[in-house]
Amino acid sequence: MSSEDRKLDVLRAIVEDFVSTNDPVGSRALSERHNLGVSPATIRNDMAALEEEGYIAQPHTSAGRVPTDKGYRLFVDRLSATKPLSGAERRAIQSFLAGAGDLDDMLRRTVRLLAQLTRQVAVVQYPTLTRSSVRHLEVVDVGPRRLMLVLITDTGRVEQRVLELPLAVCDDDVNELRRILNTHLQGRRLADAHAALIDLPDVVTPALRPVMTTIVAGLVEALVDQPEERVVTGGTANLTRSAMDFPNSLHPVLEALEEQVVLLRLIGEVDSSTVLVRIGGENPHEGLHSTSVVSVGYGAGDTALGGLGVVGPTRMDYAGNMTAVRAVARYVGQMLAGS
Amino acid sequence: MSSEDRKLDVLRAIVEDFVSTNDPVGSRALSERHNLGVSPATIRNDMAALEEEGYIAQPHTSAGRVPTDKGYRLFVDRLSATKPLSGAERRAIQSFLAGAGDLDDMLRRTVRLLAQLTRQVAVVQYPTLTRSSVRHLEVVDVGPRRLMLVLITDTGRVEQRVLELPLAVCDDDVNELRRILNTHLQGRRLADAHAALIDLPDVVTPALRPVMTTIVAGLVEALVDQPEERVVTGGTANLTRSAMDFPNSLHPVLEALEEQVVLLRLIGEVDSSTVLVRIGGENPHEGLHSTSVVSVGYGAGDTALGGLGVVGPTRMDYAGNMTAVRAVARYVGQMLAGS
DNA sequence: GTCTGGCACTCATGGAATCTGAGTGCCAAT
DNA sequence: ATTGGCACTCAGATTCCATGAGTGCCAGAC
Repeated sequence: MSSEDRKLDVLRAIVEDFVSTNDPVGSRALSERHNLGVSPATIRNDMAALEEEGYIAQPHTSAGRVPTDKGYRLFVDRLSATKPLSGAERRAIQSFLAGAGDLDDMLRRTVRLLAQLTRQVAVVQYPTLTRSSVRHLEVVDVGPRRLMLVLITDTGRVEQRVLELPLAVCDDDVNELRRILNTHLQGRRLADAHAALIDLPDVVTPALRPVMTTIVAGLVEALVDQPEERVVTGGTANLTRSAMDFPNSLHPVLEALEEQVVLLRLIGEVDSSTVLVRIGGENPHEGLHSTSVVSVGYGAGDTALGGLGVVGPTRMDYAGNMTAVRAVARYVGQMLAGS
Repeated sequence: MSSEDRKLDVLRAIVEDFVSTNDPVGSRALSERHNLGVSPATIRNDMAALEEEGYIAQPHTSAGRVPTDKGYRLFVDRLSATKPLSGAERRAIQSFLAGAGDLDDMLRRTVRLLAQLTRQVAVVQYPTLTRSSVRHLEVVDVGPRRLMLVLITDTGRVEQRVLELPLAVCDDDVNELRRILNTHLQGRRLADAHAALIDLPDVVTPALRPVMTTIVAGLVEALVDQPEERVVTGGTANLTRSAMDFPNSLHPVLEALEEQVVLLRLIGEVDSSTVLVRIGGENPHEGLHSTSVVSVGYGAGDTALGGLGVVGPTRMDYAGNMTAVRAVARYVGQMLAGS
């Protein structure tokens, strides 16, 4: 084993010890708990080098070392072994998700499960509209010159939108609108719906044209221009467990977790194959600079329908969280495919 | 002014000072900041009496007094003046809620608004199903022997449920089912739906009878037996502002706030006329024993459709929060009535 | 060249001792 | 019933000190 390799072993040991004890780790403790085969003095030299290179740091002169963001990054990229799920965890996942009814229910369960498995804050995104397709589009008359459109996607999402109409419509009109919308949109992917939508005003009777134009405008806005993304979070209480890891109090973290936009940027930009880890300062949002985010896309097949992940202190069990997140995502994908 | 009256004045002053400064308040400070017209020594006598009666307490021997739950209770019941909304607040409410689209959007805005106005955690319940009526019931074929029922209520709520059918149905069947369900249920209050539902299997053709039976069973379960209640929360980050008020850390509070069931018991059992205040130990849930909850029902007219409120430390601005909660509930009621 | 034991140095942490002042309760006087 | 005076209490801040974990560096061993 070259001395370079041992340096990395030392870094790995530091990360593991620090994650589990939350105490800065010194050379002596290191040589005792891991059999690296060298004396503390040698470890000290390695540590000096690691510090020089920016992988670890000392809170103060007479303290042990603590991994830096950069250190965690190296750990995650090259040092952490993938941790297999325990049988209990595997069973927990299945029994948790098996009983799910509709999509809402399933995602609620998912977020709970993920929070429980990782003991972190869990975040789950609803299947994104743009990559879903139309299963049914319902038109309901709701009061004078108002229609409610209810979109049901193949992933089970149900989205509503109320439109103000330029003129009143009767029941027959509503039925006609529903029929036309469904014939032209059913099965279509929402990303491609635009093309189909713009032609619709022309296929209805002239009397209905203004109404259809309004509907099309509403749909285009809701589905294409600014498709509504949804996220659910859970397990916020887990943050207090690691309160000591957030020097500036939980405030900025909790604030960030309330912003849908922030959450979407965290877990929405992932593909379904690889787990993405963002460590400390790598996070786009200021308030999350003392947290790490582990996320992955889920989906039935190759394209990611949405993302899910966990948010916790940088001092987290990366290996464990990565496998948990990956496993849950796979199950969610299966559930969606099977429905 | 009788000495009894003055004692209450002293209590009021203690509560007000403690709420605004978070320091135990002593006799000297009291006589300086409020002109009670008596000397500190006299105030001390009153304080001794108040403590004797359990309205205030001393954190330790040489400290000032702090209101007890019982003290806050008396304050809320008899001493707090109703605080009028400021113009800015009034405007904030209107502009916040005016732009709301559908129900989801409106309640999201409401919770945000309430959290912002009170700087506490806000909780808003969706209009309860049992007191809403059916606007439309949609039946959608979703894969082999599965139907999705989508209920739209007069309050704008959209609820879905997927049912497994005993046998396959064709499009015509689905249309027929939809027609029958709507003719019999539209406009009906969900609380009364049971009676109408049980007759339905008899009015369809024998072939469809088993399917209709399944649907009816599903609807009864979903709407009558265990009608799904929903709540939204917001402003959790506000808890950190008053972290010092929660000696046992925020953990139990955050946990309680994640439990829908707990939240429902907090804000769901209210009528729409009077604001309900639960102080400290009065709360049903253990984890909320160091918090107070201010809640009220909202509704279009006399019956409460749901509840909303705020959760914060017992050391809160009761008067302000009560008016804010009341005002927001009134606006929400108006919005619902006007849609 | 690499590793190791030895040693002086640093400094956070925790405990003991001390000081200060806010606040109280009680009492005698008004 | 109210008030001023006074002795008493005690949390919190301040200081001082001892402890020990941990480091960096160096000279010698492998």
